[in-house]
Amino acid sequence: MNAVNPETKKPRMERDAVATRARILNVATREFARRGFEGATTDDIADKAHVNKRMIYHYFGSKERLYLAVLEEAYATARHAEEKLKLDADDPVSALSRLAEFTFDSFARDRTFISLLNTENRNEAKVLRKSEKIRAMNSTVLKAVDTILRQGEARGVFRSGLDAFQVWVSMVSLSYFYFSNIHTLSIVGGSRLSEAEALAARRRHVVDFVLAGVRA
Amino acid sequence: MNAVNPETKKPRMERDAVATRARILNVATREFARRGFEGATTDDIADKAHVNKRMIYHYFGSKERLYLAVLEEAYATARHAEEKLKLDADDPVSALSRLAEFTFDSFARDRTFISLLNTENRNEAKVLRKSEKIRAMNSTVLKAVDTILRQGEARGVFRSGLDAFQVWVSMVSLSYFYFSNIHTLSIVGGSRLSEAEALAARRRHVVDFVLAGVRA
DNA sequence: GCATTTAATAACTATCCAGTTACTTACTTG
DNA sequence: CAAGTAAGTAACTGGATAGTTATTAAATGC
Repeated sequence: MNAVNPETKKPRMERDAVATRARILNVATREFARRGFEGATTDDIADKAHVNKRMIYHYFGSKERLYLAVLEEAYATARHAEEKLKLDADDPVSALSRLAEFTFDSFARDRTFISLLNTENRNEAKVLRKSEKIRAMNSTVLKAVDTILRQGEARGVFRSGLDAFQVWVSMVSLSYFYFSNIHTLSIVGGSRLSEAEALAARRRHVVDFVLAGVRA
Repeated sequence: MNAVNPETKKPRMERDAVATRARILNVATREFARRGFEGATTDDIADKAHVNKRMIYHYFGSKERLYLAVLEEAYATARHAEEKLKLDADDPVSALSRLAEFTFDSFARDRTFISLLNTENRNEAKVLRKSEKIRAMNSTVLKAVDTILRQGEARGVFRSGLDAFQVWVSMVSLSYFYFSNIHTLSIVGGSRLSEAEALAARRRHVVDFVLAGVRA
């Protein structure tokens, strides 16, 4: 028989707005990435965040606005990582290969951003389009690629006339597609592409292919 | 007051098993591609196919088995198109660029397959893995790429040691990623990537980049 | 130290949705 | 042509799911 415990009658109220909001956002990020917008449920998010479901509506207003907050945070995180990256200003070949490696490693470390982008594209980017925050975060990476390409062109190591947007899309796609489609590609390739050996082989190929694609 | 019309009392029963099944499958393909497995609903599919919902269960058994049938048909269609493609057996450069063009054009024409693959990957390919039919459809394209690479290598136009799987993944990724992420990329790029001009520019770049990536 | 605001809870509602039951009507075949 | 089977319908069920109502309790501020 338990002694009457007044703390269990009306149990813990943490009353920590910052922590509760953050816990919801973290769990929601994982759930939206795993199950997509339709697949994720507010009941599940509330349970896994150890929070009363009403709190989702208290802090975010609706499922869609919670999803928007998740997207905005994911974008901010990705941009922040990009900005921390220091590229060799004097060697376009090393700068471009470093950027390709960085892209591959970012996706290899965490596929959350890929999953969210795929969900958003299936939904025709209707939510992302609305976000002033994300539209304001204009990427510095496109300018960096342009600088690298012009420098390489001037030095005669890259071919001329390359478009920064096209090259950037190509560089990203070589890593993105591998991780985005890793399950179906593993079936076609007949082996587990998430194993260390396969990852290393793909990483080498991506860097190689990007450099070969732009060289003079 | 309407005259009593016996035809409208118990309305038309078409009783065409083949047509009804096909209508369900077509609508389901569209709905699963647009909304994903969770997003699509059997009620909606039934309505849009002008079919009683019970017929979905009559012909396919469950939502998941309907989805599997959709996947299997999409794979079969893709494989069939691949097999019809005739590549120049004597010119590896033209064969590879033709294959890159074909890949781009297939995705440009219809993004259904891309959407289904993305849905399936978000779901860890759990349904696709089960399909004996799809596992049996082993692709001829990997062998074709290998043949092209070895021929180009022997003639000194491609560099040596290239892996067919890696090159194939790269070639597909350059087109796939563009179409899969066309909505979010349009925001980054600041223009509508589905416009004819943008499509033509990407197509040129893809072919260019693939050839540059493998040349000696 | 009292009034207001903010954080938190439990229980509820209306709707949706996968799958089913019970039935009818047309086609096929012995 | 009668019996059995295949194709079709309407109405229902149980469980999930986004969002709400009503209420309580801790923090804040005057």
